[in-house]
Amino acid sequence: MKPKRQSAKISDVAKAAGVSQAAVSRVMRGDASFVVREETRKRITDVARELNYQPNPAARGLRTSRSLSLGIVVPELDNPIHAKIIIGAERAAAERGYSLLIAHRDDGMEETAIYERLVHRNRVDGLIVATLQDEQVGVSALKELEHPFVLVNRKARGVEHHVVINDRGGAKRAVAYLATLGHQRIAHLSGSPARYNSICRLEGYRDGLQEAGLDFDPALVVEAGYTMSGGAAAMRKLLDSAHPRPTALFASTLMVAAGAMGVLREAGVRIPQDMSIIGFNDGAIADVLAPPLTTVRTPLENMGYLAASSLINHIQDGGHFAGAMLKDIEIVERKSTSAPGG
Amino acid sequence: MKPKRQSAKISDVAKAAGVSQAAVSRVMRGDASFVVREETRKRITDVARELNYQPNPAARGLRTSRSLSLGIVVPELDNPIHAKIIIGAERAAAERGYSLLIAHRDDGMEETAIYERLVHRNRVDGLIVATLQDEQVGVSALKELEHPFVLVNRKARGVEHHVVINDRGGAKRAVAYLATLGHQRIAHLSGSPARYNSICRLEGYRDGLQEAGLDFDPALVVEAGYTMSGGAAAMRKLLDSAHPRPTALFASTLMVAAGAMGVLREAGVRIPQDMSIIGFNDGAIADVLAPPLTTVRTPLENMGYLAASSLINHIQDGGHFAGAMLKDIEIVERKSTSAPGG
DNA sequence: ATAGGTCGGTAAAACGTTTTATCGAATTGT
DNA sequence: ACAATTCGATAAAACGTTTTACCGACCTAT
Repeated sequence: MKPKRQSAKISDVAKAAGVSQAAVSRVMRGDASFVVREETRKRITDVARELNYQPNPAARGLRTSRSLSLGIVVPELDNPIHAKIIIGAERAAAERGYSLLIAHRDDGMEETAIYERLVHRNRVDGLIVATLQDEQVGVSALKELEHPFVLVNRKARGVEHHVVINDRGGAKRAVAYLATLGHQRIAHLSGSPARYNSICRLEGYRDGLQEAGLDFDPALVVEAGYTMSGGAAAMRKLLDSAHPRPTALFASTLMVAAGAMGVLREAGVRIPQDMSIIGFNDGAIADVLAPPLTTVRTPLENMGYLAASSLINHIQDGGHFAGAMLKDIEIVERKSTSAPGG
Repeated sequence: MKPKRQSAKISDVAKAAGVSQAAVSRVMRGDASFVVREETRKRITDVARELNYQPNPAARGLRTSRSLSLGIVVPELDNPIHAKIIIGAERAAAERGYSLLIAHRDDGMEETAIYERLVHRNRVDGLIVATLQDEQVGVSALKELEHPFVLVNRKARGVEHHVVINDRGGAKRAVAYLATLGHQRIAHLSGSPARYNSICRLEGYRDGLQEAGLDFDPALVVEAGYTMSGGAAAMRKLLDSAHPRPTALFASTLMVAAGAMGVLREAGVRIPQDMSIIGFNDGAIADVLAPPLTTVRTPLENMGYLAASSLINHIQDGGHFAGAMLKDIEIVERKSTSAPGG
C-alpha cells in the first residue's frame, strides 16, 4: 500500500500548456472534428508526454460508459489450445488499447454466471467465449445479456459472430496426407459426437476418404473423447474389432493420439511401419511422443487474434461481422507417418 | 454495439427503497461504522437484489482510486507451468472480488514497459510478476513504480514479497527417492545457472546426494537449459563423458527429461532398467512420455493463489508480507524409475 | 458597415459512486 | 424539564474525464 504518487491529470496538462481541459482531451484522443492550430496541438502533446499523462480509465469509463476491456472465458486454461487462443486475443486487445480480463471456468461453475459477472460486474465491453459448454443454455444466456460477444472455436445455431479454424478441411488434409502415402485403411479416433469440432473433423475424415476414392467403413471410427485413457480404450477396441487392421490412424487430438500410441506400443504394433498416426492441432506434446507425432497444425493463435479484433471492430463501429474460418492448415511431418509397411 | 439496457444505479435503488444514496452505498459495502435499523438494511438489500444492482466499477474506481484489478504478467502463456499459476491467481482474485488482467510478454517486448503500462494506463491495484526476466532491471523498474507487487516463482535481492515453491526441497526429494531405490550414481540435467529455480534445484540435488551419503561428482551435472533439444544435447554429452555411466537422472524440467529420453532410446539405453529418470514439475507431458515419467509434483496452482491473495491482503491492509515458500511436494511415481538394473 | 462564416478555442454539465459533515428525532441523565 | 447523547439517517462535494453548447475574434463578400 505505497503512497502512490499522483499521476498527472488532464487539468495539469491543460494548465501547463495554457489551454482548457477540453482542448487537451480532444487533442489527445485525436478527435477529428476538433480544429486546432498545429502549434497548439504540438504544445499539448509535448506537455502531455513530458508529464507522462495517461488518462484515468475510471474517469473515462464513467463518462463514456466503456471500459476498454474485453472478457475472455476459458475452460482448462492449462490446455495449450486455449492458451494459444488467449495469447492471440491478448495481442489483438493490446494493439487496440483494450485490456483482457480473464475468467477461468472451474469445474463446478455455471458458465452463464461467468458471463453475467463479466458483463454486469466488470462491465467489459465485449465477451470472448472460448468454448461454449452447453450450446443451448450458453447461447441463450449470452443473448439475454444483450452485449457484444464472439464465439471462438465454436459455432452455434443463431450466432453469427464466431471465429473458427477449418476443422473439417484440416481433417480432410490429414486423411489426404495418409492416403497419399499409400494407405487404404485409415481409421479415426473421434471426439464427442456432441462437440462442434469433433463433428467437423469426422466430416472432414469422410471427405478425405471420398476424395481418395476410399470407402467409409463405420468399423474404423471409434469414439475416444479427449483424454489419453479415452484414446487408449478406443485404440484397444479398434485393434480388437477391425479386421483387417487399419494401416493408418487419424486421431482427433494429441492426447488421444498419445493414448493410442501407448496401446500400440504394448501390442507390439510398430509406428509408423505397422501403423501411421497423425494428430490434430499441433503442440509441444507432439514432439515428446515416441516417435514424434505428425500433426496438422492449425492457426489457433490467429483464431484468438481475429476473434478479439473483430469483436473490437464490432464494438467500435457497430459493424456486422459474418463469422470467419481460418483456413491455413499445415501438415507438420514428424516420425509417426510413413508409407504402409515402412 | 447493442443498445445496452441501463443497469440499475445507486439512485434507483435509493429511490425504490425510500432512502438516500448514502444509505444504499454504506449498506451494500457493509460499512461497519454505519448504524442502521435492521429493517432498513433489509429493505435496501432486498431492493438491490431485485433490481440486480451492481455498483459501477468505473464510478467506484474514480471515487476510491482503486480499480479492484490485478495485473499478471507472464511469459510463455502456453507453458503449462504459467497456466497453472494463472489459474490459481485467478481463483484468488475472483474470491476477493478482484479481476485479473493478463499481460503476455511477447518475445520482443521489454518487461518494464509492461509493468509501466499495467500500472499507469490500466491502473491495476497490484502486479503479479510471474517470472522476472532480468532481475536487475526488472526489480528496479518495479520499485520505481512505487506500486504493490509480488514476485511469483522467483526471489530477488531486495524484494521481500515473493511466493515460491520449494525448488530446493523438491530436488532433494527427487534425489532421495532415487537413492532410496538404490542408485549410487545420480546425474543432473540442470537449467540455466542464472535462473533462480535452477540454482535451487542444483542445490537440492547436492543436498540429496549428501543426505544419501553420495559424493558430488561435477562430471554428472550438465547444463541443459529448458528445451527438449537442450535436454537431448546434454544427455549426449553425459553419455560420452561420464564413466561409469550414471544409473539415474534428475532432469530439471519435463521438456529436458523428454529430450534426454529420446537420446537414451536411440542409444539403446533402457528406461528404467538401465537408467531411471525423474523430472521436476508434474504435467500432462509426463503421462505421454514413453515410459511415463516419474516426477516431483509441486503446488504451482497454490503458488499463484497465494501470490494473488497475499498481494490483495497487502493492498487492503497495507500489511507486511514476508514471502512464502510452499513446501508440499509429492513424488508421482510412474514407469521411468526403478531400482538399478530393473 | 454589416451579416455571415470560419477559426480556435472555452465553460460547464454529466457520468455513478463514496464519504464527510451535518442534522432532526428519540432517548437518556440529571 | 432540559441538556447531552445516541440513533438513523441525509445532502452534497469530489473523483477525472468527455462532450455539448457556446463564444469571441478575424475574415470576407456584399
